[in-house]
Amino acid sequence: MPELPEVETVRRTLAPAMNAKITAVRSSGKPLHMRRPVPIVAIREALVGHRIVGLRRIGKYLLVDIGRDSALLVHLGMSGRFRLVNARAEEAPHTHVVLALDRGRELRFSDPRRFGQVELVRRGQEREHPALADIGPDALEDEITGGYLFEQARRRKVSLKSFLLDQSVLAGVGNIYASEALWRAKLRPARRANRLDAASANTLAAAVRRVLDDSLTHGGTSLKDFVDADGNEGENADYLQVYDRAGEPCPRCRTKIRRSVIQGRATYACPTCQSR
DNA sequence: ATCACGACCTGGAGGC
DNA sequence: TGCCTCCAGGTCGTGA
Repeated sequence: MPELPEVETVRRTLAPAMNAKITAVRSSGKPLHMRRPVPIVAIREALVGHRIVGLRRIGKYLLVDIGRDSALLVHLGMSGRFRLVNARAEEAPHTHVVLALDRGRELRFSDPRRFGQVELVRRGQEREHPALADIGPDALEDEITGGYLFEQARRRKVSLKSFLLDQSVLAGVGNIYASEALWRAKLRPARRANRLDAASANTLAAAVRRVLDDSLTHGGTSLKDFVDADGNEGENADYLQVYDRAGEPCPRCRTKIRRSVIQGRATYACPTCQSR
């Protein structure tokens, strides 16, 4: 579900929760275990009575700044949802963590597959958390230039597809947008990163930015689970050029899009015009 | 150090 | 209808 555009869309749609006071914290009951245990007692002790003072994103992670020195670290995994709702709204299945807010609202985290993550970090020291320690520059930041990608790619033997998925190289690209960016740049997903030339690196940097910007404009991609904090789906699935479109004609050259598997992940590409 | 692969989970889709 | 297999937006630990 959630790559940079989806997480950023959630972040933006959470804006009405700014300055809200946390009045209670509750969980589904049994000891919570997602990718890591959720320290619900510590979360409650640190957050109740304090206000939401910031909403940040680091790669695919959300940080909800609360009170003077805490932040809630949230990752949506594959199927996670983070929603701002009326407290009287019916609770979705697999709702694991609920922050009750003032004015009758609640922030609810639900995640059927439990690949997500909810933890407490100390504000200012969030980078010490192992999940954030190795996250590279954000994929939408200006420092993601052709020169930067070229320099990073030079030292790696992995495929370009895997290279783009490496969050320590650039943060925010996931499986959908890796395929989309490589299509836009006319690059073969299986090509070794260290074979990338400087001109192609420029093209790739521009393609990554364009693909993510476009998706953000459309509110993200909802293939299955993704909704924003208000429960609305994103429209970007309608604009995907190759992802999940095996057998359909390439929008550029009409060759049939082919699905392959690279490092265990579905990869979509045009065998004709992605030849470099 | 780098890389490929399987594990972690639930639920939906499709085949028979 | 039911049961089976496969697949899914991510990340991490293991072993080569």
